[in-house]
Amino acid sequence: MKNLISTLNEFYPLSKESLEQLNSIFVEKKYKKKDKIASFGEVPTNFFVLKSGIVRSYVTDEKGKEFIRALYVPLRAVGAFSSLITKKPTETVYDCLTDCTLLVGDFKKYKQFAKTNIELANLYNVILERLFVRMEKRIFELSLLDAKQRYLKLKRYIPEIETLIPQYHIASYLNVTPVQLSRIRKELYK
Amino acid sequence: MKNLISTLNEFYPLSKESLEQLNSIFVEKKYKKKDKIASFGEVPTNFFVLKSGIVRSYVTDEKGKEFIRALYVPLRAVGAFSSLITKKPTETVYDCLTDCTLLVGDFKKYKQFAKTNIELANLYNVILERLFVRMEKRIFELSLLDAKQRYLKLKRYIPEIETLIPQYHIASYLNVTPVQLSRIRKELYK
DNA sequence: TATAGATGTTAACCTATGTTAATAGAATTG
DNA sequence: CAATTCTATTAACATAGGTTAACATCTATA
Repeated sequence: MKNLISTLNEFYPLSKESLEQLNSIFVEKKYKKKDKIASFGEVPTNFFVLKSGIVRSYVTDEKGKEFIRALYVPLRAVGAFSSLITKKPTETVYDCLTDCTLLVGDFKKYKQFAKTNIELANLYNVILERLFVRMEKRIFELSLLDAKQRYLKLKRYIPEIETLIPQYHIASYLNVTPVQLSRIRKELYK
Repeated sequence: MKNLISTLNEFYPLSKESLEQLNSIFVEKKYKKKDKIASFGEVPTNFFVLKSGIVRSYVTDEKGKEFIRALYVPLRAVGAFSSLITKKPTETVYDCLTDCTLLVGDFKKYKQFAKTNIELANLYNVILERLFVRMEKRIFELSLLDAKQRYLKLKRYIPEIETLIPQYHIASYLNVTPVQLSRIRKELYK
């Protein structure tokens, strides 16, 4: 329990009762590298809090090429929120880039509790707010910065990134080809 | 009152009491083309619901060049939410591209009510959820589509857009120069 | 209505990034 | 440890989109 409590209190302090309700919908679970936590075309039912490891989200084009849209580090809320919200099948896949430990939450039960438990409604607000702020930053990044600046920004955000995941995943997150990332690195470190 | 009620019930049905609380924090207000509803560097205190007209948000680079990041049409929630949430000065400016009517809401009072009124907490959830879904779509758009496809998508979203705002604003929203948009249009309509 | 400013188009040229393919070293597995 | 597969680099070439500038309309207002 300790772990769940300390993890979630990072977001929003909760009463005992709320924590008990959370307990009833969250389960801690270990995943292996490459395990999917949300698959293409499914209507997801869970959301997650990442305890350790790195998770990515990506979409796939007609030719099967993958585009990583987000990288998640510990304590971030993870999940196909757009699909949880709209109840439509997700086009975004979420999987583990390393072995991971996640808190798995039942979204429907959560929303059920949030209807009457205002602490949980407000915790959900806080999570959505954080996701929102992060997303807005990502939009600025993608539209205002060139690939070199996006690369430097990612390295500031996760300095160990290059030891954690292969370069072609980083390139995909930056929205460039591995070839272009290689050029950028050459230019930077020459 | 009718107007406020019908506008907000588009989002989430509310009890009389909640509507009264909302009434106490919302004011309907008319704005002229070019009026700002959130200015660079200020910590905003209001959020808005657009009743009529078109609002844009934009950021400015070191050289003073403007980048439109979002366009808002009637019934959308508008505001510098990232700054409202983080309480940090906004780098995004919001202004009216046409004469507009907006519901102006006091964010702090709203949050105050939402602490104890679960309907308002849940309405805020719904607003954040919608903003989130819209934002995620925008990220896919900016990173997966080329300028021509983004242009076609915008025209599907707001078919009258070309009669409402000048082409260079459209180009800015699409993240290309007016020159490039002109090329795209030539190519499409030849 | 004459003039200045705002808007859109086009051309010429430049740059960032994509595509493909060859190569080589690193990592994984039989 | 040999063979295979993965990953990163590099080169050659192609393309989308940026920059600048000239020009043509259009619009507003003095």
